[in-house]
Amino acid sequence: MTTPPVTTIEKLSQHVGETVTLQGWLYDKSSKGKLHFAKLRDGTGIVQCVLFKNDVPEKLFEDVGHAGQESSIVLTGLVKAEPRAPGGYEIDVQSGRVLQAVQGYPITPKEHGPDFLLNNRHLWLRSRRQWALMRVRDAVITAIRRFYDERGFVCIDSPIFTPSACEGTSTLFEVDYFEQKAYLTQSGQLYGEAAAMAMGKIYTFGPTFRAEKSKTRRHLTEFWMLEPEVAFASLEDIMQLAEDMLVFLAQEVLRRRRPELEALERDLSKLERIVAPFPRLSYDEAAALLAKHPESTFKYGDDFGAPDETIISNSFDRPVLVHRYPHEVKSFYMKRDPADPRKALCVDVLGSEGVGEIIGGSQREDDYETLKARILESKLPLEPYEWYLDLRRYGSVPHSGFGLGLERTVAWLAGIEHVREASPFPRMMYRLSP
RNA sequence: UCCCCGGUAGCUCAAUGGUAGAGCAUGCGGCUGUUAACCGCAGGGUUGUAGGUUCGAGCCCUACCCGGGGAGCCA
Repeated sequence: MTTPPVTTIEKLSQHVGETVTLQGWLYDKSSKGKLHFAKLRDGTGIVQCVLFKNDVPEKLFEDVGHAGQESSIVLTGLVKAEPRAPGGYEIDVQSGRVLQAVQGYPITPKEHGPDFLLNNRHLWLRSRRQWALMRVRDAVITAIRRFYDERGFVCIDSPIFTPSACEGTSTLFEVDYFEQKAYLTQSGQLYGEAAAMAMGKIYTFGPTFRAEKSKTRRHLTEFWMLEPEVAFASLEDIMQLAEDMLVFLAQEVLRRRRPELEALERDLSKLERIVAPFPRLSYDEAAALLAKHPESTFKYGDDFGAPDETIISNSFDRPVLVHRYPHEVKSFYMKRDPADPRKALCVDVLGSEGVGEIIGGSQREDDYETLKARILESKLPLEPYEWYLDLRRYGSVPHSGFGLGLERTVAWLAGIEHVREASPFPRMMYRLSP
């Protein structure tokens, strides 16, 4: 007797009429006397398996009857197209084995609160919604790498241990580095600039850390950031790059993760609307928009607060690029606008549907004397930035780049409320485990 | 750091200052078409912690602990 081939649930449509073996976990079960309906999940999908008492070995029938949610199971049976079954396919089980019968799995089909679910994040990932989200996240990561690879960018990793602040603004996590102080990176940008001078077009993609005590649905203390940096690029060039990338990400997610988006009950029409061109507003234009809005408390000259960003992004049906902020509210390394020296050549991209800022970028100051003066004006020590100043001493060129927050982008594309669900094991102010 | 909300069974929640409850989950039994809750039975509690007020506190007061949402800051 030959063993029926092992396959996965996502490939069942290719096996209708054949006998196959599936390996997975019991997702849900409902028993009707001499009949068990066992929903099996295997990481690629969920399928209903039917066990008739008279058609399977007695031990298997009893074992499945005593198996609770998340019991590990191997089942062999006939693949049938079955309109009565959720998903359209069904397994008519002939044989199989319960590897481990589980009782008392903590996460039930009932509602749960965020504290409980996050304490059980290692198990929560098995839930349908989290499974769908992680697959959307994966598609976004893959699409990012493909986008840059196809455009000739080189992936250069920036260090996670850094000797000092990159921007000097946010709070950093301090670590003991062989009895020296070191910090976890909050941005790979300065290293990205060095790499761009070596390779032309580069991107860094890795974890970043912010020790700010933020407790909002938009913040994590550890998140993944993509940072392209392009030699000879102007602000307009990277605004175009950001727009092209976001359009591509939306299309890739729609193309590769449609069932997952449907499981998340995502309004697909909102994703289909993410096409070029995106609205582009100068800071002054955005300020004028806020001035006309009755609920805004915005004062000209300030940075936009979270409620301001929501008003701006809700005024459009796709991401908005806001550029040329007053330089006082932005970082020292941003180049000033020659057309208006009060402004910095920078851009923020606000995701649609009020998810806040998903991209922040700028053209970098490329003049040695100007940059040095800016560092000193910002009351930063010069010594740690000497290597960065070298980039302006030896073959300085105009260059630009931006940073994209992965979890915020996934939350935006997937249409979820909180960035914590966009991270497999989110790190927040009050949450370090599991 | 600041503002608001919460903490009662494994989970989600009830309970005028007067005997702590339900649903789900779990266990056992029944049912050949179930689709988040089929029918029956059963077990399950130091009401976040420490004080205080009261004849009597899950409920009122104080402090602390732990969460959640938001501000600031950012992606």
